[in-house]
Amino acid sequence: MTEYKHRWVSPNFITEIIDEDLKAGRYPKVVTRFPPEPNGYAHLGHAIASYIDFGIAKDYGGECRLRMDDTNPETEKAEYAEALIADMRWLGWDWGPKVSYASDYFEKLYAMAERLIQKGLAYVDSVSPEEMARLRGTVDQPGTPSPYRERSVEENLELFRRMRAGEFKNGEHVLRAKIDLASPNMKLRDPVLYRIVHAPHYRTGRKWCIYPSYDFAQATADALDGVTHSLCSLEFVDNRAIYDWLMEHLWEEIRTRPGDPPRQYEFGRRSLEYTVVSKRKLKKLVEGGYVRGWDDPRLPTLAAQRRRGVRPEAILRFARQVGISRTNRTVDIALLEGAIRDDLNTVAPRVMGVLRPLRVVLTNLAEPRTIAMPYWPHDVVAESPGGRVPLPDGRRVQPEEATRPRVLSSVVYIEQEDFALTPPPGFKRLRPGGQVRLKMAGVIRCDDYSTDASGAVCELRCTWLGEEGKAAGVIHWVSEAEAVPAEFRLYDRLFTVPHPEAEAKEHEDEHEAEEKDFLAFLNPKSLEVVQGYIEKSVLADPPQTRYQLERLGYFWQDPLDSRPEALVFNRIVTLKDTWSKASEGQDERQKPVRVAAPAPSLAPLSPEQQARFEAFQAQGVGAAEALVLAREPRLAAYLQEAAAHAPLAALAGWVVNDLGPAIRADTCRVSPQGLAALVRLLQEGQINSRIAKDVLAEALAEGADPAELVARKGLRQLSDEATLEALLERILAQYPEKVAAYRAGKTGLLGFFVGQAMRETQGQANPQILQALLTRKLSG
RNA sequence: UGGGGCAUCGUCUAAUGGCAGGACAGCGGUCUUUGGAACCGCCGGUCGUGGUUCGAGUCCACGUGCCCCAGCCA
Repeated sequence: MTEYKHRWVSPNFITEIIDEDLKAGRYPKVVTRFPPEPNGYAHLGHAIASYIDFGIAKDYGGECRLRMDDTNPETEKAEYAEALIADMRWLGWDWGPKVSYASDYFEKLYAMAERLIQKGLAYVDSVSPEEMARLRGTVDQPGTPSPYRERSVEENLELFRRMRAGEFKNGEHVLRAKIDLASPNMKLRDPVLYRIVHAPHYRTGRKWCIYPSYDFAQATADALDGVTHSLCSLEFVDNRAIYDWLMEHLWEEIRTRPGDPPRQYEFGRRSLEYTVVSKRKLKKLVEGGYVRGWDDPRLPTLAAQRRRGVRPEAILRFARQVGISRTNRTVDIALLEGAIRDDLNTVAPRVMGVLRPLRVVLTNLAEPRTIAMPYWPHDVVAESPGGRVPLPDGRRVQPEEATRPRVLSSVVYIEQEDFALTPPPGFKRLRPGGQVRLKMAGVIRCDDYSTDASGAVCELRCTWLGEEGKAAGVIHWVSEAEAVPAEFRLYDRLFTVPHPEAEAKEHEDEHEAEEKDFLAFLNPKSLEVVQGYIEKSVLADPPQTRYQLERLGYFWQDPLDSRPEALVFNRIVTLKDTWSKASEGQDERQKPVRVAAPAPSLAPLSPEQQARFEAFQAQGVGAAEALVLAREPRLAAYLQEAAAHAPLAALAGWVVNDLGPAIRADTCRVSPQGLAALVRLLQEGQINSRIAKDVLAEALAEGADPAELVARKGLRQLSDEATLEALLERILAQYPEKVAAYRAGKTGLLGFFVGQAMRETQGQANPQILQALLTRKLSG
């Protein structure tokens, strides 16, 4: 009985941790936060990150704060903060009564910095930036202490206060955490906590001339916001050590809620094919005039997507499908497009427009005909809740009332590509002498056509056959009597290649001189503007109505440029088009060619290692284990000790495979004697290897004696055939369809049956016997 | 190069050591007054090599590949 529970974010490595935390009572409730820096506009990457932060909070009935991470006055602006907030609101997130700002906490943060100084955990450094970089060392060279590292608490305090008072220029001093200059983690080499920046802040003005660094502000603001689970992207993994260090020293002073300090967890970033999101590149596109502004519908900014006509529901749907993992990924653009179509399919009324008009004269149509044309196709009507269906103005009516009048007059426009002089095979539209159906308006036959000076077809003369005629295809149309001219902006992917940045990098390496960058892969056809017609009914609708122009795609009026007397429509997304794909070449996705991996090259063994290797093998240890043991004296020593109480060959695998990591890390809490006792039980057949494995893992975690655990839990291998047979009978009877599938050839199910039996016996059944019994029963 | 992170269909994502599943894309079909939608089917994957185990995507070892860290950016 798996009850379906709606979740915003499907279970993942973070929710697993949250489940555990909640079970252990570490936090009263889940609080997350979404902390954008107001130095640019939100894009799809922000949307996905915010989805994780807000979605997880919703799933746990918790809260998610929206916090402006505004600690760098030189790059941040109120305009960005406002836009970010508007975008988050647009997505529908709820962050409670107020937005949180790191800058609101500056006073408290400053106090915390002083506390650190008082504890001797932070100092004012006064070397130049270049000198500091030099002293930090490199990835393989430890850093060296600055001459100012051992200043007294008093001196540090005084200097820091003078920093705040504005007595120094930019760069003269910084406040640093005193952690570890030799740490292999570069982030721990005395990270900067505060720096001097004489620049007005968009919120605090000139009140401050020192500003906290990311690491310091993030951790302390999380604590002040009552955050429990601080989620961020993977590049901050190394920074977690600073976060934990700060919590260790500051939590008790800064806490605003009961429970454990917050912890940071990282997830992989998501990028999108055929686009770029880095601020620098976006800026280059906008300022270089390659797009028409930050909200150019080809951009991945939320402002752009909104202007394009994408609904927040579609973005959310997309984010949900993209999911979360601990790997950076580039998502197939089809996923976004699919989410947009899915969202719009049931909400966009169908109307008709013609992008590239071809004039058609219906030679025999004496009188215009009026048609009540439905806004919705049969399937949307059928699935509509309550049997009612919306009008463009939002009113819900009976399906037969959801229509608007259309007129068919003697001159109509059809799409140029719906007529072909020499049609390709499979063409279901109009051709000379052929017939096609005008949707809801009868069949026409093409009797004649004229061409212009260039030889292009410019007019068709057709006979209207009404319902008498037959036609394979149905096309859309707009008649002259009801046609309103409109501009259509047809957007396509901004780049010609799915990974413009990676491509640019590759080319860079090949011919450095050319300095190719991502701009070289701009799609020249990413925007096509055409002048066509749309049926006049749209003039009566709310201007923000999203339509499906039948057979063309989803459109809406450009919110900035469209006016009733000069309509401008943006194409939000095309319809799926299996026809053009079939007739053109499809974009071939190549399977990556897997290069045969080179044979593993092992470091050669020293003579001593070689000797040990051979000695272990001689005692019956397998080659793979012997190799590990030969190289790692600690494991070998452990094994030797255990071998005093049980056969060495039987112990080797356990030492290497199960205890190896713990022994190496020096956290092994199972004694060699303890292991030996367990292995003896196994050898005597008292327990099976499954029990041994489970018990050993538990003993390792709890520091217990494994054999004692076996006794305490009363674990024993179950080898009695009659009992096991009865058990299997029951299981097989329970899954008749699986039995049938097995007999039909799905032999992988053997494992399933064994697994069921093992589960029912808490791992105590003898799997070898089970397997033998099963094979016999199932073949019979 | 020291440290850290990661690796499952073309793409994204699942699988207490026990049926490698779903979604998108693609292909084929049914249906359709949208070459749309819906429905059905097909195609297709555990980075490599060894090992442990009755059984490995999962555990162990050794490789390979990609990403992050040497800002007073975040």
